[in-house]
Amino acid sequence: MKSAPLTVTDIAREAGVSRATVSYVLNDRRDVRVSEDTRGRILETARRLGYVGSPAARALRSGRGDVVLLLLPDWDISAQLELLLEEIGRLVAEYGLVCLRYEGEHWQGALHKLLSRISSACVVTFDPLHRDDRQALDSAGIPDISAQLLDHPGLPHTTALGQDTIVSAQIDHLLAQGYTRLAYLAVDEPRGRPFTEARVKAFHEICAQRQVDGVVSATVPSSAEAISDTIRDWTKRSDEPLGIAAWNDLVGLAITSAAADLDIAIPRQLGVIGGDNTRVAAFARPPISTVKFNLPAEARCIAARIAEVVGREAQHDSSNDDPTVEVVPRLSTALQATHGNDFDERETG
Amino acid sequence: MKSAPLTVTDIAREAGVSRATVSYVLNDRRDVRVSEDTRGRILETARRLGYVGSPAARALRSGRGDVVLLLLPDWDISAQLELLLEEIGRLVAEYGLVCLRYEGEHWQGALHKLLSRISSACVVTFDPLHRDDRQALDSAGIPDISAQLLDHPGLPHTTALGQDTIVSAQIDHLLAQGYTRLAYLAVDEPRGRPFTEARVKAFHEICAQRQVDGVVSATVPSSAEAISDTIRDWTKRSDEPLGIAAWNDLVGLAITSAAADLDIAIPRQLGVIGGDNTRVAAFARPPISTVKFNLPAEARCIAARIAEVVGREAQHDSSNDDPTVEVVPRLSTALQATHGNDFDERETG
DNA sequence: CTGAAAGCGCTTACAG
DNA sequence: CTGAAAGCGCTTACAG
Repeated sequence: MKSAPLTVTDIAREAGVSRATVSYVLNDRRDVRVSEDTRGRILETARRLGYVGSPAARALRSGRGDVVLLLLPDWDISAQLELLLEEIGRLVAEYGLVCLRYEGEHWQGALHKLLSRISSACVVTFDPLHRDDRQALDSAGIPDISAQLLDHPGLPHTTALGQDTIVSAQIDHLLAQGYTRLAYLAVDEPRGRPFTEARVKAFHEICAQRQVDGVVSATVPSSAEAISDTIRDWTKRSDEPLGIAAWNDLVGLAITSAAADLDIAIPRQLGVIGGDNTRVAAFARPPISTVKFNLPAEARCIAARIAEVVGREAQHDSSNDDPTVEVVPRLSTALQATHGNDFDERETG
Repeated sequence: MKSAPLTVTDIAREAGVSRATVSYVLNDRRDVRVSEDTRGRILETARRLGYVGSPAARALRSGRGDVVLLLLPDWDISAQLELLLEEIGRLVAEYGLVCLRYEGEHWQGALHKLLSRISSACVVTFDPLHRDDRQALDSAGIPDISAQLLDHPGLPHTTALGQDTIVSAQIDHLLAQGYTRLAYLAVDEPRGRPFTEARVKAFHEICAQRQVDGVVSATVPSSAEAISDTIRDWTKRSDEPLGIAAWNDLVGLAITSAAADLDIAIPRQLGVIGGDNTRVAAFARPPISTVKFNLPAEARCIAARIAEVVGREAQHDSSNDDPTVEVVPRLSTALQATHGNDFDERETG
């Protein structure tokens, strides 16, 4: 037998109090005095009966939902971004909010459809907003916070972690290891294009600053063949060791595979550094150097802005003074190393 | 100047009709007759003013939300599962529903917190439900559909794709290629444990059915070292070629890396097949054979059950007659091949 | 075909 | 400290 869901009225009746009191207790409204005795009885009753409040009624009355809607970008979520999202979820849970992700069908330009289906406290975006979507948010009165890890023309990135930061870590590592010729290799995936473009651009700018000569870059189809062709082309130009910064660890893997096929020695003739600290880099042979981000700091920063926007006091220090990017050195760039002992090839955690 | 969000009343006034009519048109209620003229005027007005309906009011009144809440499992989402989820999202969008994902904080045992924060039409689970969570769903009157790709003791998998299906595809491929000794290698990740256990179990059962001798399996820490040790141990036992079914492509990569270090020839002495058709397998050297799933068929099946549960007519044929698992053969298992020509090493799409 | 009215389950000022 | 009452913005029977 299926009965209608319980309401505050049921709990109030069962506990022998008014609906208002039930609401105060269930929302932990500490500014309203309720005797410990009554409070306990209400909580016990709600638990015993299995009360689940109506989010719709709550949102309608209070004028705001409890969902933080993460509008995931069209580009592939790296393992690193995944960690960022999980951490944000953990932090905002302390404000009684729940993070939900929307992914898949490109919502761009049709955000109003989403907003009319789910009552959100705020929305987090990772890409610049379409004009219509901006308007939809304004009409619905839903605040948005933008977590752009990518510098768009005219739009500064809004978190501390820019594409240039990642690229410069790669470059500086390769230079420090003794590679004098540098290259950047990205793969052409429609979803990741804005990112790859930003990184290639940053690569050339930073190399210019560092006064590196013979700098090349390429954006090729995501196939082993195309990557192999590029490596062959780059390495036959000179005998000096070439250091390649790869778009991500997967491209790094493809580069080491191509080098093996072409009999190019890593790290002596070719150095490779990947981009997102996945286990692919650790499991490849040779193990591939990569870049690790400091996401907890980023997450705190974003969570603090969510708290601000929904009118809560941030509970964590959101000052962001830790280094945001760190190189994980491995054999693939150990040009000067004696014999690998300097490099920790094991992963912790 | 910030104005309050528009309501149906505003649209009704502006379009010169009643609120009821606005509601009928906006919900595309074809069972209620509204003149084309009026319909057009209302739609135009809503669009022009940028009306975004209140999901809370809608849900409260209609008694049901429009969100399909995907409760993602604690194990890592493979690239394949990602495709499944995207396809489900696409399909249910046709019923006016929107798929949202909850991930991160283990919600197990505290589902009532989620349910009291977001008004859902239904919930999709990938793991067996905790007792308290089952009760929370019942109390809230929210239907759930279970998409268990894993056979739990006493709980049959609810989609056509079982762990045993994947493992038997791996085994049959290795046997067909001429490997007579077989092994299964899984890594011990807390989040994936139920899956690895199910696969190891299936591996032994299916090998017994196929009357394969000298079958071994291991579940080792997820480190290059542990995997390498295991490979060394297994290969020194006999000279007959050993075929290894790997838990996933990443483990496949680690196995090929270990073989390179140990001077074990692939595919002659050692054959390797991965598990989830990622690009890691395509980019490794040698390229690694892997297994591909037929997710669109699974997605249709799940979407049809969602439609049923929320009282909509399924729009797509959900009969599931396509093969659900397919091996992608590559060099890593080409024991009998002359020279690679038989194997397509390029990825399409 | 259109409109007036009820009511979904909460939260929150306000009066005791 | 507690209770009666208003009202959030919709949808939907029902009466015209």
